[in-house]
Amino acid sequence: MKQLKIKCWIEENGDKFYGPGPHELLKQIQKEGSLSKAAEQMHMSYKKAWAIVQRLNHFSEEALVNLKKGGQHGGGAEVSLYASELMEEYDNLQLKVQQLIVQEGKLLKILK
Amino acid sequence: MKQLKIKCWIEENGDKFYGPGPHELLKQIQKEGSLSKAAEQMHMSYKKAWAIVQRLNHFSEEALVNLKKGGQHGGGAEVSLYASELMEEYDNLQLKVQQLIVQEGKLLKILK
DNA sequence: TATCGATATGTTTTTAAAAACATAACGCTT
DNA sequence: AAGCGTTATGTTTTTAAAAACATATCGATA
Repeated sequence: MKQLKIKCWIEENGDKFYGPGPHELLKQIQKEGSLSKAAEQMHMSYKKAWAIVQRLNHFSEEALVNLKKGGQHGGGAEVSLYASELMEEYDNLQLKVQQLIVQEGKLLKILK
Repeated sequence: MKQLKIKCWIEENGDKFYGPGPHELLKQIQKEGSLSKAAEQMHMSYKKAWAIVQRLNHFSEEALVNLKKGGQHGGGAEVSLYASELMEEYDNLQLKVQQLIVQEGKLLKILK
């Protein structure tokens, strides 16, 4: 069975900045409060998750994730307010794009 | 400078079937009448282009590309009528999706 | 000051995709 | 029958990404 799929993301000067991967990672960070646990949830190495966070923060005016090391629980990760606004915008965009895809998919001969 | 990007494609039971890559390849085949020349245009190995064509034909009811070996010009590649209809549908879809992206991009805080 | 759990970072190994290289097969034309 | 340009297919090499492994660092708490 054939299915129409779609993906959208934000680039910064040709480099991928924010897309489905980082979006899911931020959601997991919100839920877990820890980068290592978020990475684990996504079956992703901590190193890779850390690199994504670095890129997100580096290409952003404001930090999207605040990482803290040491302390009571060894440290932790927190999604900034700015980041949660971005996440909401991305969710809304996904919704609209998804609606268009469902609608247009019905018109495609190839899908039948 | 940040930019909103989008990509859509057709899957067949979770496997990628038709997207920007195959679409461009078909366009080059139409123009060149040869799979090897089309691959060269796309800076892609002949082998990879050939594999794409195999997959396209295999997952399609009707063949999308007809390959001929030997003969006056050594052989050649031809895009079927069915394939050109698919290409047109994909182009139209791209157009609509692109319009939505331009429109929605204007609303994104993150892009400013 | 010793412990603990998380972040930070470097090195090595594995994996998968792509490229590069080589050669055969085909069939029209001369 | 020989030559030509293209398709067809197998083997080897290169490349890049991801994973795996190892270890250092931090700072509140007990």
